[in-house]
Amino acid sequence: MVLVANDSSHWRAFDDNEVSHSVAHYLMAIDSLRTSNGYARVTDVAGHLNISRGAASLALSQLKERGLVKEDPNRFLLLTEEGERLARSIEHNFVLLHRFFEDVLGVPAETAREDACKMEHLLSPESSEGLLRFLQALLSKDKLTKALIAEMNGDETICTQSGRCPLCEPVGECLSLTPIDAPAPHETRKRKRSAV
Amino acid sequence: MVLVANDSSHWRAFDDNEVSHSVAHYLMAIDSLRTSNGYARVTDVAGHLNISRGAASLALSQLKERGLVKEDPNRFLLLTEEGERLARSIEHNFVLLHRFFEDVLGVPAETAREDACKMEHLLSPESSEGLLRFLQALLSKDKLTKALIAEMNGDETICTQSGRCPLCEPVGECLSLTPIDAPAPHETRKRKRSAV
DNA sequence: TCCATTTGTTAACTAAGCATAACATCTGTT
DNA sequence: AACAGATGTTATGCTTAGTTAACAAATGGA
Repeated sequence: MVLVANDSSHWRAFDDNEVSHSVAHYLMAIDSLRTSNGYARVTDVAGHLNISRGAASLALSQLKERGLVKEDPNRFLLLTEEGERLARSIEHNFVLLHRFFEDVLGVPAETAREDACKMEHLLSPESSEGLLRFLQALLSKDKLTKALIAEMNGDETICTQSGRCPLCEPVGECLSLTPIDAPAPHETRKRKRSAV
Repeated sequence: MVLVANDSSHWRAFDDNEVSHSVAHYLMAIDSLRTSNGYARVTDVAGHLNISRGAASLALSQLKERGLVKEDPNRFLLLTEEGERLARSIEHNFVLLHRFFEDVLGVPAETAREDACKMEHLLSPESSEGLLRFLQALLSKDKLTKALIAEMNGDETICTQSGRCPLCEPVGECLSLTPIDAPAPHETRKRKRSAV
């Protein structure tokens, strides 16, 4: 499998994302608490995320320094404009992913929710935009959608052992085969090494 | 936005994933190096991932303890059966996600690669299976696919300000609006607090 | 065989993110 | 006004995952 992008050193882009998974949830917690309760305090955020007040206090201080969170005159927590923008964008991505997994892929609701929760903060604006347009196009064509999803959930495997289908061919191997197929005996270059 | 699942404490499932992002790449590095070079050593993995030999050495020791990596009689690195299974599954997910983003959503290749790289290890088996079937069904219907993707890339916005489309209605708000819409004035409960 | 280089390991440090627990400071009731 | 309880902060420690730098050991050429 050569197409897979292991060969770069860009894999660490994962870490220098604009917001980490936990930051995403701090922001959404404030948004959610203010919507449901009208206000958000450190304790509320901690309770909402099921973490200690100490952890919440420290994290929220950093978010204030980063300019994503501030306090109102009564010292309740608020999102800044930037924080608000981020929170909304992540919530937006969550909805898109969740609906894609559940409604289109037919994944069980709880699993769809978990997957969406894990990926919501990682989706690029381009993919988010694409997914929105895709879902709109797909869901606006009722018959077409149903035909497609029915076919998908049918029993016929489109790609047989022959490995000839539009999905597999560009990859060079059949993606329908379970990921654990042949162990591929590699050539071992001889090199002297004592056993420890 | 009430449907968003902030209200649980399950959000930390992100951390106790079977494999972390970095573990995923250690496994794939070994797989990739053995395929291209025939062998993999600590130094090779470090070079491949662009990290220090020290970091690679420590991480690989832990992976040996976890039973995902072992050594051959000449002390070259190998994946165990379990490590192989995980690596293949992650590579599999990468291909599916990458093709979905690039070919279906029309996201630029490099962005599609980055997004797939960030999410490959987070996709549940259910979503992975669903995505496979979906791509197969979609790509097996050429005309249908083209119509759909053309529509998606067209200029018409399906959901107007009225907020009536099959995508937005169950959510209760229009997903086409930019995530930064109205700041939604929350009611602030009065509570005495001195200003510091 | 000797020795320089490469390779692998280990120690000490950083940073993010959590936990506990002690302490400080509000809040509101009596 | 005083005190109990709720709330916020700070100190210490853990884990993961990286860094440098020092050291140990294996490799292979002269």
